[in-house]
Amino acid sequence: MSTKVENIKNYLESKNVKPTYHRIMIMKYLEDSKEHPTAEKIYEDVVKTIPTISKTTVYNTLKVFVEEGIVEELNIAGTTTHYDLSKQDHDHFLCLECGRIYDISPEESLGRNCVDTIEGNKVDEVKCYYKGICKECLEKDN
Amino acid sequence: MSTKVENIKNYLESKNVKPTYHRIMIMKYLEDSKEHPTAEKIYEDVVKTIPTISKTTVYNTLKVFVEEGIVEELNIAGTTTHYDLSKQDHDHFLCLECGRIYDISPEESLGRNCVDTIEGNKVDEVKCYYKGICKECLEKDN
DNA sequence: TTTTGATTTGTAATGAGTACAAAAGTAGAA
DNA sequence: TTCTACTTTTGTACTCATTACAAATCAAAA
Ligand SMILES: [Mn+2]
Ligand SMILES: [Mn+2]
Ligand SMILES: [Zn+2]
Ligand SMILES: [Zn+2]
Repeated sequence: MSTKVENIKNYLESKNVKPTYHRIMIMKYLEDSKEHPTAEKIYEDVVKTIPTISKTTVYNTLKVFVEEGIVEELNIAGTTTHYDLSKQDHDHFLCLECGRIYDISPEESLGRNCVDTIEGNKVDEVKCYYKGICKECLEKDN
Repeated sequence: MSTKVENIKNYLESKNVKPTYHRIMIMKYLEDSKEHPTAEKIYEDVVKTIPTISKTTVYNTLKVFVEEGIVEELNIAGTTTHYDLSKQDHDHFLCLECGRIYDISPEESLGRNCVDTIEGNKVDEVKCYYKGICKECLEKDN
């Protein structure tokens, strides 16, 4: 509710991003989303609330969010980029059957054994992606 | 040399891939390549040896290789897929300055703490990607 | 040689993402 | 308020990696 929008506003400001209506709505969408939506999916859903929004604005906004460390890009699927709020660091699992992307809890995440240097190279980010068949699909298949 | 081509031939046959001239040449290119080339790069170089080869054949061949587990796709760069022979499992490091992709030795690779199940999901593959500034660029920058 | 199936080729199409310039919005100065 | 400068948003055109598809070529067996 209104409190939430207020929170998002403050959060964006704290990250040096001017909290426009579009940006707030996209941020809100990401916070409510349990999934890891693509730009296309974000557009499809947000356009229901803001019928005049353009796809370019979605891309622009995501770009700003990524630059400010608010959002992180997932390239687990190969074809399309998925987006995730940069909260606690965690790995991701892609189900090759249903296509869903699951969060791996930080405790189980390999990427958490994060190094800042590997073989002489300075590491700024680590991404660990798992692929296979998810729990739900395994059960359904039996 | 000829021994090598003979080896590749046998290897492809052992993987149930008919060892055509094109496939052998692409395989040879991958074996000689220290880098992690894109389909485009492979085409550019292989077309020097086989002037009539088409880009589609490169894509087709890589697809077959991936299906048979001969080659692995790297989606570390976001935009383009890079290809790597599936030898010993290892992680990769992308330098954000020079764009090169480095191998991480298997011993240092996080992905080798490989699990076959994570949080109830069946894991078929794990990919760990590091991004940052490579050793060479770090030295050059000083 | 004929037949059959696999491979290769060229071209057209797809689809995610970007470039760019015009339009609209915002906020402060005068 | 009006003017001005700057930022954001929009629509459209474009790029570029990859795929679809059908025709041509090749290979190997009968
Ligand atoms: Mn996540
Ligand atoms: Mn490698
Ligand atoms: Zn699933
Ligand atoms: Zn470098």
